[in-house]
Amino acid sequence: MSVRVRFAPSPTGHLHVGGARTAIFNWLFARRHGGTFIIRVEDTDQARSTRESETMVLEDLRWLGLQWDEGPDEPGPHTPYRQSERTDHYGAVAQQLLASGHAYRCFCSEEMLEAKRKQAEAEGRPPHYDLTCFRLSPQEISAKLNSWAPFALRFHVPDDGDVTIDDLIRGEVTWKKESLGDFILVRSDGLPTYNFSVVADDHEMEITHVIRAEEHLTNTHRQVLIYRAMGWDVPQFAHVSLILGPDRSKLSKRHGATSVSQYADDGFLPEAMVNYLTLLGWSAPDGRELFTTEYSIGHFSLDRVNSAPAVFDHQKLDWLNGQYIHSMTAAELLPRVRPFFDAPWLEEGIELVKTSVTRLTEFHEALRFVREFTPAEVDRSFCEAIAADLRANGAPVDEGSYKAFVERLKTATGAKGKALFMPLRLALTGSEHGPELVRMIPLLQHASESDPMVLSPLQRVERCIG
RNA sequence: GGCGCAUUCGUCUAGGGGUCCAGGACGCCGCCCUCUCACGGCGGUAACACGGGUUCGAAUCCCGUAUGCGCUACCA
Repeated sequence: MSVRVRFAPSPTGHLHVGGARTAIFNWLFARRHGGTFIIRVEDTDQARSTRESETMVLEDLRWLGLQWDEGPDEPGPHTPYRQSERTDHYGAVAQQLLASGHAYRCFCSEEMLEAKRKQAEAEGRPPHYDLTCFRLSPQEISAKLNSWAPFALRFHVPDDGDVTIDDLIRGEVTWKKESLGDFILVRSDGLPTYNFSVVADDHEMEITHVIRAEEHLTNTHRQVLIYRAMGWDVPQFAHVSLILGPDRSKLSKRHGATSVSQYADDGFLPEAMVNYLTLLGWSAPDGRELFTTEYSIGHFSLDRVNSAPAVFDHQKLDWLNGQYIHSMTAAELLPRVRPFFDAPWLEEGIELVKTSVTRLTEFHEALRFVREFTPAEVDRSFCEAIAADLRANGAPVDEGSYKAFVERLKTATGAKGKALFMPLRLALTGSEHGPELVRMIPLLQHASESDPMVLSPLQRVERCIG
């Protein structure tokens, strides 16, 4: 049987990095096994879900470079892929559960339930449903029905409700039926709850492996019970641990950026993001930490996914992003940098400073010296020597002419080493720090020819002289 | 409270009974390279939560304790 996995985001905002990692693991697993990767939007929470959020989540996934085979915008054999549009699919299942006695109508109001819960808790009992409506006689039920009393559909936990699963990441996990109370399948407004729709959809979409966040682990108990009641095969489960903030609590907004779009805005490359997120929980068999998606697709397996939660480490992300930027060519980087900063001489500029940058947003600052020049205090005669040479020979435009330029300057000023290069750097950039002069001076010359905002080396030296 | 999951350097992790006085990566510190800043190279710092078992032998298996997290909703 071929692998079919799904990522099931609820559209309540931008894609969270935790969700992104879950999506990546699903995607890697599907690609590794030549399977199908499905996006299914879980929007049954009417109060919080929006179509705008769905669009954003899909955009975020696309930015990361994940492609799905079936989804809300990618028709497949199980269209639609939006739960709010699948209500008729759930009706039949609900009917069957009701008819087979696995579920019953519950007429209790939310207020009543709340009161019962509070009382149970006060008396030290588990806050489970008290079975009032389970015990209703057929006469009582038809009476309620005839009076148009609203009802929800509730699942009855059977006597043999103990469940054991063999989780692909955590091994055997067992629950006793006592830990569960009868739970809602269909709300009184007719919409299914998550635990119900997820089972109906996963079954109908022929999902073979459910790879999702750990917070769903205990829900699996309920879901397996529904599979059993319907006589359906149970898929394999793999529960991925949570991503934590520096204080080891679940990563949230107060820890800083949590949505992938924010990382895009902050100048991270999607390749680095995917690499980092993959590394957060999974490790390559040969221990490498920098890898392409081709590599991780070729080597991904769930038994190398760590079951312990992981702290999101911004420093390592920075390092990784820097590694990607350093190893890319200026031509490759060019279109990536443009949204953040642009200039006619950008490609040469990127080449000059890329090793000092860790995020795309930093190119602007790293290249600021090209357009902004503040003369520094430099020995006047030294500056005049530079100016004289530039006037006589023109500014260096490549490594060869730069070297010749430096040789002449050495002769003219008698300075060498630091005593030569420091005043030169200062005269041309106004700063004692910056990229290597051999490529910087030619850039300054080239940039001044194409960009009116840029002063040429000669103009700079002249300003130093005053 | 109940149930479940987790616990190796500050962080991400390797490790699935002896080859581990625990390996790699980020960070940090030092050295080298070097006109500076970076990059890069080299070296260093630093961990098996605790307590009992099982075993000739445990980071690795079992049981407790502690801590963290999750679920316990007509949220997903």
